[in-house]
Amino acid sequence: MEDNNSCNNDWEKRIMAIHDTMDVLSGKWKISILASLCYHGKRRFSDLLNDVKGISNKMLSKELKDLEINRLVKRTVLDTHPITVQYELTEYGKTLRTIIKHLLDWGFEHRKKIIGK
Amino acid sequence: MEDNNSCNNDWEKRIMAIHDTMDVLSGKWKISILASLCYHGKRRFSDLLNDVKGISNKMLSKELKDLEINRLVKRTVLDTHPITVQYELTEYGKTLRTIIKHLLDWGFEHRKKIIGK
DNA sequence: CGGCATCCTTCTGGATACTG
DNA sequence: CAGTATCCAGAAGGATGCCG
Repeated sequence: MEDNNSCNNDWEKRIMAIHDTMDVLSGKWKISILASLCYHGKRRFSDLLNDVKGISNKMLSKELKDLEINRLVKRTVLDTHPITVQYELTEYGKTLRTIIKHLLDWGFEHRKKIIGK
Repeated sequence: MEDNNSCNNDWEKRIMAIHDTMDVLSGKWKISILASLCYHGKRRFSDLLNDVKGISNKMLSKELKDLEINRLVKRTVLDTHPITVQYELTEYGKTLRTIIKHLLDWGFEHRKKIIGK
């Protein structure tokens, strides 16, 4: 047991890191929203409502708020008439692009494997 | 609208891919379980119960079953006394290692940013 | 040891209607 | 347009006990 301490500590840190990440990204829609902002750049509320198929305005609103709190997404109210609101990734949010890309790529391969089988 | 068709189709495929991935990986514990198997290799049920802090045996059982159905995890019953069961990543499951590593790395940086601030 | 069954509580999230 | 408010069903998930 003694000789495993460094190893166990290592795992402790890892599981904590995973947990931290999932705290921010968990939720049925967050990744999809981020993927849309990643792909489209600036995006309005109603655009996102279309991008992320199946999401309700309530959930979109809530998830965007979560993402904003975690500084992954920036919200800008435009002085148009009627009002429009623009969402985009923050610089910090953009650090998730690699992850999103990998999730995307894996999804492509997974679909090939499942459907193409 | 016409000139955007290829672009829209592209997005359709992307959002579908993301959705496919999240279908398999969503759930409060799946990533943590996979991370443990990724880090430790072969792992028994009770080991995982310790690795993934906070998980109940019921949820661990359920999540492992999901992962097994999706061919990400292999379950082996060992003929010991009393019985022990060993879980490990399948070859397919190992294709998720890159994603897990990135989630882990991001978690480290995120914690630095949040705590170290 | 590795689960499954049961009960019960909390959270998620959909539908609808309403507001500035 | 971009939300909020309310209501409600179902899923997630914890605690406990039982079983081979």
